This record gives sequence, C-alpha cells and structure tokens, in this order.
Amino acid sequence: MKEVTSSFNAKDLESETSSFWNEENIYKKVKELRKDCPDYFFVDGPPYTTGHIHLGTAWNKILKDTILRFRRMNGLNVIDRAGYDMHGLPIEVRVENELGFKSKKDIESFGISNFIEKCKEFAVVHKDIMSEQFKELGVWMDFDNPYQTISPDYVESAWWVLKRAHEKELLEKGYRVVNWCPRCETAIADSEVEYWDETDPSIFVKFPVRGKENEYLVIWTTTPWTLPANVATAVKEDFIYAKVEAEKDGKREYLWIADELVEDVLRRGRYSDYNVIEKATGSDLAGTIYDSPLADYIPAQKEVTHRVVTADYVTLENTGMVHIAPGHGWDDYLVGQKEGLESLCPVDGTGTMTADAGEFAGLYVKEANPKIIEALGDSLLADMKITHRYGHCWRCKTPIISLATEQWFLAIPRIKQQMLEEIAKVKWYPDWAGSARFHDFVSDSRDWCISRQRYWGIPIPVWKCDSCDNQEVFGTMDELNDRAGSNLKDPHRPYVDEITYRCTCGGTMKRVEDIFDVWFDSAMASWATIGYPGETERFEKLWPADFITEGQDQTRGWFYSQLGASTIAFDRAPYKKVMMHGFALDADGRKMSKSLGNVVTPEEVMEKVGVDVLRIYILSASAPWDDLKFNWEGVKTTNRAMNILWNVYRFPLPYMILDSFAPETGESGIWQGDYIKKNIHDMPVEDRWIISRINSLCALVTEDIEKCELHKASRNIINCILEDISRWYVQLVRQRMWLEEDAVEKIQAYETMYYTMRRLTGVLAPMAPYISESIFRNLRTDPDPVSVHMVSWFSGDEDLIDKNLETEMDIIRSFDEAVATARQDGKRKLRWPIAETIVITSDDKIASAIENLNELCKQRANSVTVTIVSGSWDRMEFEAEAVMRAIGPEFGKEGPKVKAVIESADAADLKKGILEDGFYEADGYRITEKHVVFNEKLPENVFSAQMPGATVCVDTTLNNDLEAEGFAREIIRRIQEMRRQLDLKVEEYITAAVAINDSRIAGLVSGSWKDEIMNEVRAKDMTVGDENFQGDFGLVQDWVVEGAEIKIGITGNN
RNA sequence: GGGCCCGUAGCAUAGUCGGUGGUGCACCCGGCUGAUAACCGGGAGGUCGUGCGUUCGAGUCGCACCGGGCCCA
Repeated sequence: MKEVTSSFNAKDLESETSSFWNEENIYKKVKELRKDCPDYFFVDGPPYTTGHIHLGTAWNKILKDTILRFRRMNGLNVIDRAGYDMHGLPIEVRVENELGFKSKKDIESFGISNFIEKCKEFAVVHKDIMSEQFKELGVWMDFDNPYQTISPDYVESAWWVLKRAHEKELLEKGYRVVNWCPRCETAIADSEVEYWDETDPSIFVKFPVRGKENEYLVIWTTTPWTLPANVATAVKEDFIYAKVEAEKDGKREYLWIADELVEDVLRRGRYSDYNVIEKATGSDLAGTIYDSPLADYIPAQKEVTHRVVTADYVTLENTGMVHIAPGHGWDDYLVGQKEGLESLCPVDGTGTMTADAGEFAGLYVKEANPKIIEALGDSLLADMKITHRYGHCWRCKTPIISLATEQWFLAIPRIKQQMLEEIAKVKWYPDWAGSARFHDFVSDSRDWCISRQRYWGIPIPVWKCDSCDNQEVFGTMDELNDRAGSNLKDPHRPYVDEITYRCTCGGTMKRVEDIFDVWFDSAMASWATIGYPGETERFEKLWPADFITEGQDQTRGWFYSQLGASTIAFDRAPYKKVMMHGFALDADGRKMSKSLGNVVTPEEVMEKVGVDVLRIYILSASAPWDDLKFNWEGVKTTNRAMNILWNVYRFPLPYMILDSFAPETGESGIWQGDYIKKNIHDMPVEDRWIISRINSLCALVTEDIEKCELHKASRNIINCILEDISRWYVQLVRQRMWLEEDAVEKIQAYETMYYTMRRLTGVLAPMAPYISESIFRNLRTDPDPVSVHMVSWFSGDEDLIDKNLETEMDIIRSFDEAVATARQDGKRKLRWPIAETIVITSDDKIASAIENLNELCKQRANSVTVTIVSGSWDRMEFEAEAVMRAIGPEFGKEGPKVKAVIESADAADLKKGILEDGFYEADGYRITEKHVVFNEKLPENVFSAQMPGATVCVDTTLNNDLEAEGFAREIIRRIQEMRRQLDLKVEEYITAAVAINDSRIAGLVSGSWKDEIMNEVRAKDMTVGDENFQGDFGLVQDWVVEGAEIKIGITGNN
C-alpha cells in the first residue's frame, strides 16, 4: 500500500491505469482467465462508420461494457467482438461531397471501382477512429478484430440469407412505389426519410365529368407534379357527396364535394353563392368517368379512362375526394392494384418529367409545379400555399418523391405470425419494449424493400438471363465461381458485375444491378460475426445471442432486421435477451443537434471529469430505457461522489502504512476476508454494521444488474459510499485509527475498512473500471489477481448480513440527527458534553435499539447518559393554561382573577389537586378539570427534537466536570489546528503551553484533563496556567473560546 | 393521424395494493476540523403537466387534452 494524492484526479488516475492495462495486456489476460468458462454470446450492434461518436453512442457502449465486465466477473467466457456497419448511402454521399460530385453520372465517369475504393477507405479510416474513441471510454471489447459488413465472408452471410429467402419463396421482385431520392437516384428506406416543414402549393382542382356540361369532381393536392400521372379519383363508400350549383364571376358550375366540406371548399374558391342540388354516396359515384384537365398538354392523359373508385383511407378532409396516381404513392398504388388501374409514372430517377409528361417533359418536379398550376387555368378552383412536414433524404437533404419502380422485396407479412411468436419468447428489458412496442411494430410490418440502385453495398446475388426469364440466386462466392468458372475474391461492385455466364437458352446470365439496402447488412450480424455459413462449429455452439442492447430507434432497425432475417434463415429469433435503451437528450429534454447548438460530446465530459464519472453519471442519471437528459449539474454531483469515495479510501491509508498493516489472508495469501469471517462476532458494533451493509449492497447490486437496472445498481453504490461509509462509518471509526500500538480495536477497524473497500471495488468495477482498478491495485495482496477485473464477482455473504442491526443503526442515525438538532436549538456545540439525553418513545424497536447500542448513542450524543423514557418523563414540567371559554360564564367578572390564580399557581400542584381531589382551591376559587389545560414544558436548559417515533431531549446544563471537558476539547481542537498549520506529521510529538485569562477555567483544565489533552495532541510536555507563558514556540496563537481568552504555543519535537 | 415511453420543488430523481409526497444537487443558516478545496446538521422551497371522472380517499386507477422523446403513417 502506498499513500495517494489528496484529491481525486481522474485524468492522472485513468492514464496510469490504462498504461497498466496496456503494458500488462490485462484485457487479454482477463479473457484468457475466462476462456474455459461457459460461453456468453454477446453481439455488438454495429455503429455506422461516420467517424464520430456522440453521447448516445457512448452510452450504448458504456451499457454494453458494464454488463460484459459483470458477466466476466461472474465467470463467463464473453464473446465481445465489436462490429461496424460500413456500407451504404451515407458514406457514398460523404465521398461524393469530397469529390464534388453532383449525380450518378459523375460516379460512372469517375469509374465505379475508383469510387468503391474511396468508399472503402472512408469506412476503414473512420472505423479505426471510432475504435479509438470507444477505447477511451474504457470499453473492453474486441476492437482489434471487429466484424465488418464489408468483408467478403460477411457479404457471403447476406448472400446466404437471400438464397434461403429465395428457396422459401419469400424473395419477390415487384413494381412498387418507394421513397425516392432524386439526387441519389435510388430508393431509400422509410427510416432514411427525415421530415421537416416545407412550404408547398396547396391546390383544389376541378376534374370535368365526362359528358356533363360544367360538372366537376373537386380534388385537393400538394403535389401538382403528380397530376400528369392521375388515373382515378377515390371517394369513400359511405360518405355523402353533394352536387352544388355554385356561382363565381357570373359563371355557373356544378361541383361534387363531400357534403360536410362544401362550405369550406367554396369559400376557398371564392364562390359567391351556391345551392345543393343533388346528393349521392361514394358508392353511387364510383364508376363516374372524367377527363384530365391537362389532357391538352399531355397526350398520354388522353388515352386514360379516368374513373371514380372507392378507397377506405379517404377521410373527410379538404374535398373528401382524393386524386389517385398509382405511380406516385403507396396508397395510390394499392388502390391501383385493387381496381386494376393503369399506372403512369412520367418522372425519371433524377426527378425529371419524361416525354410521357408531354409539354412538361424535361422539367424537374418542383419546377413543373408552377407550370402545371398555370396550365390548369380555369380548372383551378383555388391556389394556396401550405406549410407541412415533408420528407427529405436524410443524407443529402433533397426532398424525396414517391416513384413506382422495380424493386426486390422480402415478403415479411407471410412470416409475420412466426416473428410475433418469436418476440414473445425473447426476454425484453423493459418488458413493454418487446410485448408492446416491438410487437405492435411487427404486427404492422409490410414487405421489406431490400434493393437500392447504388454502388457501395452488398451486391444482390441474383443473376438473370438477358434473353429468357431464367434467374439464379447464389449463396456463396464458391457457388458462383463454380457456376460461372470465375475466380471472384472481392464480392463488391463493379468486380461482381463482370461475372457472366451462359444460360441454358444460349443467352447471357448477368447480375441484376441492384445492391442491398444497408439495413439489410447488419441483420446478419449474429451469425456473420461468428463466421457462419463459412464456419459452422461456433455457430452450433453459440447461436443465438445471449444478449444484445441498442437504442429505442432500433426497434424498427436492428431488432427488426435481425428478427426478419433470422426468421427467414433459421425460423427463430437470433437473440434471447434484449435491452432497449433510450436517447441522449439535452438538459431541456430536446434532441441534441448541431443546429440547436446544444450538443455535448463525450470528449468534453471526459476532459472535465474523466471517464469513470461520465460512466457513473450516465448509468445513474436515468433508467436505461428512459431518455437521458444530460445535465452538467448531475455530472458535477457524480464527480463529487467519486471524490468522496477517494477520500474514504485515502483516509485510513496513512495509519495502515505507518503500522505496516497487512490484511489477514488464508495460506494462499489471497485475500478473502478471512479476518472478518473469523472474528465478526467479537467485533465492535459499527464494524459489524458496515460489514453487513456492504454485504447487503453486494447482494442488491447483483440483483439490480441481473435485472438490467443499472441505474439502481449505480445509485445504490453511490448511496452506500456517501451515507454508510463516509457520513457514518468513517465518522464512528475515526478515533480508532489513531489508537496507539496494537490495539485490537484498531486492527479491527483496519480490517473492516479494508474489507469494505475491497468489496466496494468489486461491485464498482463494471461501472467505474478505472478508479476501482486503481484502489484495488493499491490494496491487493501480492498473491491476489493483478486486476480487479480478474476478481470473481462477490454477491454478498448471508452470514455477514445482520438485518436487525441495520434497522437498529437506522434508528441510531435518526437519534443522532435529532440530538444535533436539539443541541443546535440549545446552542450547545457537539464538542461540549452534556449530562443527560432522554429518548421519549413508546416504540419498542426504538427503545431496544437505543438500549442495545447505548454506548454508541452516548458517544454520538456526547452525553453522560442516554435514557429511554416511555410514557411521561418525570422531569417534564407543565404549564397551566386557563380555559376562558369555561371560566367566563361561570365566574363572570371574576374571570381574570381566576385566570391569574391558574397562571401563578404551581402547575404540578394544580395538576395533582385536580387529579387526586377533582379540584384545586386557591384565593377562594375552586378550579376543576374544565377550567384548565396543561401544556408540557421542557425544564430549563433542556431542548428537544423529533425523530420518527420518538422525542429526543438534551439537558445542556453545565457543571464543573462538563465544563472542564468542554474547554479541554476546545483546547485539543485548537492545538490540532495549529499542528496542521505547522504541517506536522501525524506521529510527531510536540511541546505546548496554554495560558487562559480566567483562573477558574485554567484550574478546571489543568486538573484531570491535562493528561488527556497531552495524549490527544501528542504533547511530551505541556503547561497550563492563567498567566502568560515564556519561551520560544514554533507557533503561538490567541483564541477566544466561550468568552475566555486562550493563548496557545506549540513546537514540534521532530 | 396512430403505437410505445416520459412529465413530481430552480434542476435531477424515488414513490409496491389507492391511505398525510420523499431523496440528492443548488440556495440560506448553523456545526465540525488528524478525509479539510473535505465532512455534518437545520431551514426554506410542491397546482405531482392540465381538466374531467371512479373512490370515503388519487402522484398512483380511467378518459380527454397539453408538452417532450422514439417509431410508424
């Protein structure tokens, strides 16, 4: 053991600890130690390689690290391979920006292979940067060999799943409406759509009913550019629609609008007057044929037979009639399927109107809007603006459009039931994450579009014949190489695209151009990380995962994608336990974002308070599944708690070192708390108590972590450090630290402190790996493991827990507080002894606690006696109060006199008279029970305070003995203070002189207290008198204590 | 618009079956002084997001609404 710095310096401590870990390869040794233990298969949800971690990512890894360290200490061989998600559009966009590209054409001319290499470089570089950041958080996962979604074996895992999907006939190709980014020229997933407010046109359009003069259907849209693709108008079967005769600018028109909405629509169209002349239901209207108001501009529109159809999703908003363009909307597409409608899509992948859009050809959709509005002319009933949430590509921020395109799908609805059954078998933390949230999400799931029209991703392993409809899906590169006679090593584009082979029909088999949606990549993680299907042995042994944890956004992300892929591949969930965690928000509960300027980075927190404080703060601030409102105040408080931990650890060290203390161990020399186990029954009550507390804590923390309640675990630990160790045990045990020689009480205190700190480092290790390691390293015996992370988890020893003692001590602590309150009220400092303390209670538990721990009570109260009184205390005095309401009517004018008699009488006599004789007579007045009430009154110099279930009274009356001790204590304290000012060593002796300007007090102090003072302050020689002393002293100071002037001089004796 | 979660003192957070709302930080006052840039005690501070309902009684149960988060449409 060595002495340690006087205040907690996280940065030094952490850098020292991490160099120890690095130099000694501790992480490897810990894994080595557990390698033959039962396996614990953890799968890391791969962060996307953006290159920067934020507070949420840090939280994620801290949770994982804490749980994995805990599992290791519990004797499990943890599979802890980190992973990275390295493909996808976000990286492509970053690379495109770096290269100054604007569209796919730029990429094609740059060369796909050049582009892919750039993307790969980006991903690899940023993966490494992130690994370093995670390591700085103290995360012990395998970052040297992470699984990477870009590695060929990983790619094969994905191919293999697709082949399984194909075999099960769950792979489909279809014409579907998807979210489309016109800049990236690809379909994007729903989750890649970011919404914010945009101002768009909001127009009401009249579709002329065929064969009727001036009769129109009125629809509303915010996307005029979709009108060239209009083929139908949807109404709801049971809505009532009205045909109104309306007038505007002297012109008469007949308009069909949902009955309830007529007024509103006509107002927007500025019609002066109207009459409802006919009503019909939606079903009545179905089949009505109408023409496009744009037919003159768009030849294709002339060919379409537009009609009214019914659809369930139509609501009573706007006009109650919905424009249908199956080429531009998912709902529209479904209606189109049901009704057998034609599907037009006169917009290409860049968002430009095609030749099919007639006169609008060549315009970008947004540019087309005003032209179309203009072309509508008289058919425009109203032209307004609307500000609404509109989707954008989350990477390049371009407003998305909906396009009908050919895509690949996995038919999730067909395996939905099975997925729901699997969800129920998984253990979720919290339960509702699975049973409610995820369950609901999966219940609503649709076909999963897995294709993208991009470059940096896993190529879809489907080869198609260019002349017949033959099609083949490959599960591995070997299969492909065998079939095609090729030698493919890197399964990425463009290399994989170069492989072709002859179809049986004589045509050429070529790969379809698409790549997988990047969300599909990570779905394989649980088997790809253990090399399946390339390697099967570990898969058989480990899969499925014992535990995963990710943020709540992953409900629709990784929890879902993995379940879908795994159900397709193996008919079961790929995980057994899932913890869902929250999001890191700012102190106001708002999302951290660059634009709001409220981003707090893990680096700046670490910079200020270190890793352990960040970790403990994050773990304790909220339940894992609640959102975390990051708050600097909270960080500071946690830092303070860690500082207190450091102080309590540091406090006994100098004494232990001075005494060359070594804890008792068994023959092996490994510390296992032998002394405590052997001697517990002979130890002082406070020692037995803290040992019980720390064992209870270990048991509690074990339960908390098992239940994933890391917030409770960390709060319980901090609470124990602050309340039990610092505020109570250390206070009680202080004096025993400086007992001389080999006092048993001192050894017991050392052993107890040692035991407490060792147990504490154990439970703290998973959450605060640095400080616990540092403390452990300084305390360990030589044969002990070199690292706290190699120590086996200790979950409390039943035999050392004494719940009854813990309860009694709680009572003593309440008593202690009450005494302090009463003393404060009586202005009697704790240093000054008091003669008597009374606890008035009728509670047996309190009484027995005060009796059983009476010595402790006396010590804490600094009281000669501490006595229980049940019922009334015989020293309690009474005050008689006259009841004028009773006296007035009876004594009339004499009333005030009666009052005076009552108040001047001796209350005890008065009470006695009434109790014994039924009355008390004085000055001729007979006073009975109804005339008087008795109030309790504390005797002089007695002060009281409440504690739960009891009243505590302290008698502050002084006598010579008490006063002598009080002054003696005052002098001791002053001399100690002066020792500190001289910076004397704890064990150093002094010579002292005390002069008190009051001979009575000087006499009191120089009597029996002189030896005690000398002993306490380690004085070899000391004079006490009422006259000024002579001689040279290293330090002389004047003090005023309770009105007495005291001059003290001390000198160190070296 | 829908699903799930959250809303308790200035801030953060606990509150089981419905039974007088606790704790920490900050603040103010006091104490202690061999952990000392530490520690301890006391005080003040509440529309339990809002409203309605159930009940003898609601922070807790129900409904509606408001605000925040994640997800979906």
